[in-house]
Amino acid sequence: MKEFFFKIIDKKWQQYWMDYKVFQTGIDSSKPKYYVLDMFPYPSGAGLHVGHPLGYIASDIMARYKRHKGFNVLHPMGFDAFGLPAEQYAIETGTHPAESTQKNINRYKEQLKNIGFSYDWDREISTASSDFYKWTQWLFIRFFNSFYDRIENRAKPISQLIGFFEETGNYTIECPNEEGKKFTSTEWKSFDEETKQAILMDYRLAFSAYSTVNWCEALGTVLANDEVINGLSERGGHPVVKKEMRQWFLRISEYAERLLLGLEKVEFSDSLKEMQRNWIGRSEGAELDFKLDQEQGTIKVFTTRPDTIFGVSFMVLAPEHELVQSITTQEQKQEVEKYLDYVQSRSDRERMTEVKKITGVFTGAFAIHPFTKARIPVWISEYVLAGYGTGAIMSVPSGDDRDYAFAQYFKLPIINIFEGVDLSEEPYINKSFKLINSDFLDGLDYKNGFSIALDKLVKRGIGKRKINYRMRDAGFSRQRYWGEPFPIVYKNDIPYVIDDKELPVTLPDVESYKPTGTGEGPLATIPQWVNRPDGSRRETNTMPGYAGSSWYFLRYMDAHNSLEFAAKDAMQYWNQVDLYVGGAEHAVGHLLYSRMWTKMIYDLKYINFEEPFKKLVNQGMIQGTSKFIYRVKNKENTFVSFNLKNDYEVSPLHIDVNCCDGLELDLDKLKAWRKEYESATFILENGKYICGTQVEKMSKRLNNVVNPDDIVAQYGADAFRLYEMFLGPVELSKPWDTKGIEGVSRFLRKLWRLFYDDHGNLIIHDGEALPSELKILHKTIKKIENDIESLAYNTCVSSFMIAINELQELKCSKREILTPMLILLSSFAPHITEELWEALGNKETIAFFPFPSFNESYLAEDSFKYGISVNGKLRTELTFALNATPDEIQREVLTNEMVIKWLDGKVPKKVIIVPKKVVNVVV
RNA sequence: GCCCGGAUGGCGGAAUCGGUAGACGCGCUGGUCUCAAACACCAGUAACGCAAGUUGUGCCGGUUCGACCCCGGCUCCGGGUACCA
Repeated sequence: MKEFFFKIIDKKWQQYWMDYKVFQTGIDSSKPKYYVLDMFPYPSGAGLHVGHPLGYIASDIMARYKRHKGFNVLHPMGFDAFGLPAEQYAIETGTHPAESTQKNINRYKEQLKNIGFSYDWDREISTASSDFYKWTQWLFIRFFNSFYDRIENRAKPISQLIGFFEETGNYTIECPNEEGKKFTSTEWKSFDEETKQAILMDYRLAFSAYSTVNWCEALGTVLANDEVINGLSERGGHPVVKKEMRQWFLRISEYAERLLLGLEKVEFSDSLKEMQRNWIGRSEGAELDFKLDQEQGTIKVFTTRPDTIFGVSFMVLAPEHELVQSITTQEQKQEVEKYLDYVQSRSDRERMTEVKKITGVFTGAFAIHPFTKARIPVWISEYVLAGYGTGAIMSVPSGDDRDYAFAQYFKLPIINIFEGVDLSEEPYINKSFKLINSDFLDGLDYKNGFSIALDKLVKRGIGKRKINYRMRDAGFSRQRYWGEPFPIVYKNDIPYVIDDKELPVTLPDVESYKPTGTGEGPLATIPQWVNRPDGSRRETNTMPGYAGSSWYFLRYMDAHNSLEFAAKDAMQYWNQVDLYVGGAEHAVGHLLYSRMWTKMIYDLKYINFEEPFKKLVNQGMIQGTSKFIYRVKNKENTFVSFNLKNDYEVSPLHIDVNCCDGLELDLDKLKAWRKEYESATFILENGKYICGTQVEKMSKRLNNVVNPDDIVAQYGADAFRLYEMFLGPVELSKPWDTKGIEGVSRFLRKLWRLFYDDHGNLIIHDGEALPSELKILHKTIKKIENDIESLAYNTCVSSFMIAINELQELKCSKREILTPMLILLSSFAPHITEELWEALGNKETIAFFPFPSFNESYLAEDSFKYGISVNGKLRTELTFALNATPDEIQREVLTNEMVIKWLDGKVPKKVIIVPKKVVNVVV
């Protein structure tokens, strides 16, 4: 007796795959490779809910499908194990983050294994294990020892730069730090170690610099921007000040252009590419010098509109601009000081929320217009940001919203430079115009005005073309415990990387995970770790969360290599990730950083590809369907069913969705869930309590979390997999509804009944397949092949259902049909297909059998049916031979009695034969 | 404000090239089997209408013999982002 009992089948095959290491992968140059990757999870304490595996199922289907197609498939899984929640948990409970993290990883793995993924678990990695982070540190050392050559446009070893300095100095080499000193080779050789290292730091790809952070004295820690509210700490409400501290950075700004161009070569969604483009924020314009009229120097401004140069009527500096102190006149001193105090007192949040508020002050200084020689007043305002461009702007109130508002508020002149434009109400921001009042630019349009103005400025030596990027260098240090320690030591306060032989720098145990109060991380509290025998001191910051995830996809290729981060031949073979599946929330974080790391590693010639991910798919979220019961007001503990609630005054309450069967409330489950309902009164409709519903984010707080373990236990892993895919396109967000899984569950039982009768006897036989049966098979092969590569898995599942329904109708239990059908289906529902595969007498696992090929001849009919429409309205059908030519069809249509009758004796103007199903007759 | 998506039955969603809109599933209605339930099966299910039929893919207009699909103008929803010069 054999019946479909998924609990046994699931376990049996998951065990089989593990025991025989079915999905273990190695380099096999006889096969084409395919690399399918999931964004590895951060193992949180809450475990997985049904939303998490969506992407994993999608990628697993592709992995299994590609194996059928003869590819050597790399499909690994691992854990992004460093992170704040584990550290927070450690502060609260004293549990070592390594311990809680390992516990969570074990739980995640168990949940993942229940779903039957075809991962090569031998390649599992964890970013928090020293085997892994040794190489994160090793890569950091490479970046520290590299600089960006702007001529060749790639990173190179810093030793080459030093060689260059020794030979010729740095007059011909651009430095990322524009204020950097210029020196000759002789001067270079005369510098002391400290000066040399300071200069090199301006070039390194991984570098340290002083930068402002949010410092909270009372809490003794640095806070992230979102931990600061109205200038006070989110926790405790203590004052937060800006403080200069030494931080590590990655020089991602050097890669801005290549990160932008690289987007052309990868398959990411438009919206994701757009997000990255916006983040990089390239703007093309000019940097111009404005001389101050009292010989106090020049103000550099960045503008994207050199064409509006004659509209400049004032200039504005950021309050933090270095010239502010020196150019302020005696008369304005007090005003300016007052304003700077005011700005100091304003938090980022206030500045952000009160964007419309216009503030500013006149410095008393004037700049000289490069062409008209007019004296232009120089103002200070917080609407000009120190961090963007040069921290100073030329204001053209006629062509810019903010400049216009500022000019109106402070009664500054507005010069109209656009022909026929009325500026009394608003500025003219449009770029279609003819310039006036613009001397040599008069009559020009935007494009010509831009280039002619710029040419002239360049010729006069007071301007240059400049491309400006919004993206800042990436902060790379955190004052935290649970992260990778830096391979850095300080000698005489100068940072040096340690020798490779000393790697890994392992994370020591600490007494307390709390912040230290000095602005340093918890590592600073262990003197025996910080202070080294040679007198040097270790860096006590740790790397940020994105360090390990920026390169983990390379480690999978050779996960246990103890000599290299991954062997060259492995990286050569596996190459780019062919398909990367994960959430869009990483658009400007992980997905940008990992692209940058790949480019750096490429530049240093360890790999031969520049983009890590060839194709990226962002899976949508699975939302929860919250369920409500309705408490009757002024009546104790009484709840009324959904359709009767209008008769009462009620307030809705979230209840656990797992207490419901569809919309119907299971009172016993509800009472078991919360004791307070045991004594409650329920007003029923038709003997049932019906709940209200609402689609919301899936979250514990809303009691709408569904655990995949429960679904798998109730319906089996295959039904769960099929249902997640059936819900809709992978990329879309859609609500979870447990009830709907019945459909796919029914489908699996139907499939089973094609193999076994009610008594458990195998009814498969070797009878020759009929054309109608072959047609069903080949229609399905065609459809699946078409849809699977584009990840249209929802329509694939539909096709399977249609096929199995049709085969059931024909009572087709023929081996010839069902064998290929199983292979088609095995990527989606691997457990049941393995079981049935074995029932067919096969000894080996189904995973590597070739995908059945599609035979067009089985789809052919002996005739075509054409719909006949008159003036676009469909009237009837005519049947034609398969090989009928358009001429024959036309003749047939025109001589057909019915058609003539419709046309009321009128001769058709034209007959349009569309190569599909409709013939159109036009009167 | 700006940028990017999207809008199709009660619900999730199909329609691959501009050619019979609503596949497939859920839900719902009626029925068969059953002492009953579960399972399974059958029929129906866009709206209006007894029917013939008419209207229907957010709204208005256009192109076309023919538009969910292409073009122009809106509305609403989702996401991203912001004194970025």
